[in-house]
Amino acid sequence: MEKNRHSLKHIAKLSGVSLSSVSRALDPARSHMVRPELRTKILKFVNEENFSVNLSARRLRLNKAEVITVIVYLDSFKHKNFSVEFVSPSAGRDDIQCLSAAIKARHYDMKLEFIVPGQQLPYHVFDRNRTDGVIFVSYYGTEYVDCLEKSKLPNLYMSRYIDTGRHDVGLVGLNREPGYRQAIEALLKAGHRRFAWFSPPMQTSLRVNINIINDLFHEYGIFDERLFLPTICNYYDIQGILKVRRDVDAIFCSNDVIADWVVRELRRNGVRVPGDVSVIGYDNDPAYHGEWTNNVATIEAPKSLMAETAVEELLKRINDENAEERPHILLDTIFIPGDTALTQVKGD
Amino acid sequence: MEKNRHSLKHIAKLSGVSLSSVSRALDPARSHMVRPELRTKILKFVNEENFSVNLSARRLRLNKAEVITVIVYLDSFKHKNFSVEFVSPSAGRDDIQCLSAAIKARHYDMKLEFIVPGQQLPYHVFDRNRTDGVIFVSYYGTEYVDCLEKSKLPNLYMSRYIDTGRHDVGLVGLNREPGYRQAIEALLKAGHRRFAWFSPPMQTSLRVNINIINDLFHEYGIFDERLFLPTICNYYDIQGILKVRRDVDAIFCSNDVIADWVVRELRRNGVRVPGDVSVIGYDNDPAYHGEWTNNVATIEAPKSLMAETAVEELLKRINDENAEERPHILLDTIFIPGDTALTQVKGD
DNA sequence: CTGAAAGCGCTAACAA
DNA sequence: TTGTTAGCGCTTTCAG
Repeated sequence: MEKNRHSLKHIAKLSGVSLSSVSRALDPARSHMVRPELRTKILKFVNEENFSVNLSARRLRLNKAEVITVIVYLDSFKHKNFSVEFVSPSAGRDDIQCLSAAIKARHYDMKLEFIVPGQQLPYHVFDRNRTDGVIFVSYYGTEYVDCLEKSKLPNLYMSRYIDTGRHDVGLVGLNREPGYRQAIEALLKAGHRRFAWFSPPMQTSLRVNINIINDLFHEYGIFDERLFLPTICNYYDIQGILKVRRDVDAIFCSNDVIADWVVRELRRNGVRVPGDVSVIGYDNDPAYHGEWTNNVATIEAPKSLMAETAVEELLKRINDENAEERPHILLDTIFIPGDTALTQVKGD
Repeated sequence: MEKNRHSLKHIAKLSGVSLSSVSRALDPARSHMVRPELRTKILKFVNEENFSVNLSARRLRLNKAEVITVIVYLDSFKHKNFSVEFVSPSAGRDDIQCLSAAIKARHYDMKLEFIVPGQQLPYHVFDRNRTDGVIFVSYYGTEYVDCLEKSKLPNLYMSRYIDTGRHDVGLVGLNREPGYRQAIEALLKAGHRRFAWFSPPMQTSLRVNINIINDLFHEYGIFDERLFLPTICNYYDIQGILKVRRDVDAIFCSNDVIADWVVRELRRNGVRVPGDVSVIGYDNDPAYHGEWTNNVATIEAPKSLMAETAVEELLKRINDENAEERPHILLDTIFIPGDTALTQVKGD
């Protein structure tokens, strides 16, 4: 009795139809093949019995794992030039959460693998039998590309920081300029004149943001060498610099964590934010937005959209042999003024 | 041709044996049933062909999902009394990584679900068809317990902070006293006399640590009301307090992040750590240990062991109807002196 | 539009 | 110790 409770056969018996009708009724792609009234009746029993198809059976039959492997690079946080207080606690989980949601929405399972610096992934991770595709997150290495080519396993790199110029891999990345351009124009319009850049010394992942800001500052004629500071290694550097440099009215920071520190330090020094100085971060990090936060101005990286796009692109390649091998998709960033950037003309 | 490449049948044909022999040879639990020479021969082809069993088929046959669902509570980080700089970037991923490893070691898949504050998990998460058991991580709510009981889905709560007195749920937790006791005794022996406690105002998850320290400080006669400070809400509080209170020689902090801030601030003030003051954190957080870190003294919570224990206990219940319903396992913490606690008698 | 039936790859019961 | 075989639940083909 218990045995048959959860099978198409059982539902079929209850509804007085054949099991293939139940199968059809349950698959959105084939449900049109079944008479609406019949479908309604079947669904009634499906809900009553709390039935859902046996995934193992389905996957065996379809010869598909319905699994997307997400490979996350676990940065150690520990750097010579970058203190850990500049790493957001969201860092490790934001992308995973977005990908998890996107993958679930497509009825796939997410299989997580972690790349730890200096450690190799076992070969079986890329077994075609066990996964249909791979998404690398925040990883820039290519040591697995050969292996992926060999087993023809669709794959994709997704990252907020990856170099947009890379064409050696499939890529879902960010076009960071639009957000920065919007921000600069809004700030200029509101009367800002002395623009600063705060970031840790260049790492691969920051280089691009620094270059973009550098170019844009020059383009808009607001570059000032004394205010361009890719030298902020920790909170104490912020403390020190803000004590000395008071000739600033807009500070771009390489992420929201740093921006938040800057805001707090300025306010402790009696400087009004955004009244006297506007502070702009990067990432739209949930830890610094919403209640109990300073709600820093930021350049939004559309994380959910990135995850959805990555999954969608991967599925294209999974389901269609002829899909483009190496998609190269860049999503635009957007300026979000938050509560720490003045975008109205001062004095209005 | 390609079709049969990855099946027992194919390996069987290559090795000149029946497919059941291959099946047996590959299952550690049954491999003794096959002649060693035969097994060797079979394994040769298995490796050559890079074969691994089709999990869908296996799971269908065994009527098992071979999935453990890990439900992670996503704290929002944002509190009135607890600034985000006191949250480690390891927080969101440490447990997941340990559980992932433990689950993989048992040849199960990990399915991740996130509990977002104020949002309910869909019912199908607990479908017996799709998962064999559930581990809640850092979650204390019980709204799913009924649902789990109803579907007889084995489940367990695992957390470094959960109240050890809870017997309403299966539990893998921590016995935090041993580590603290070791630390206090070591520090006393090394000549420390003025002990302080730094933590944010009580949250559920901190209450236990505060109570333990409170009790132990009293037991050892080292409690000093002026130094017992569950009032540290952010870095600036640390800055302020360390400027005023210089009559301290050992500071216990509620986690390694706070301890690290204290160490840095003390050293900036010219106080030697551990020469003048010892600082002890909690968690053995990887972000504060090893190269490029202060390697703070800490009370180690054995995370890997916790994950392994949780998975093992859950599997006991999955595989044995008669296994204890609600295990109550507490693992001991251990004091790790690191580089910020003096455990040698001063002057030695 | 509906039903019957084949067969995906595997494990386990049974036979040899 | 090894081989044969039933059948897990599903999707899809084919026949009606």
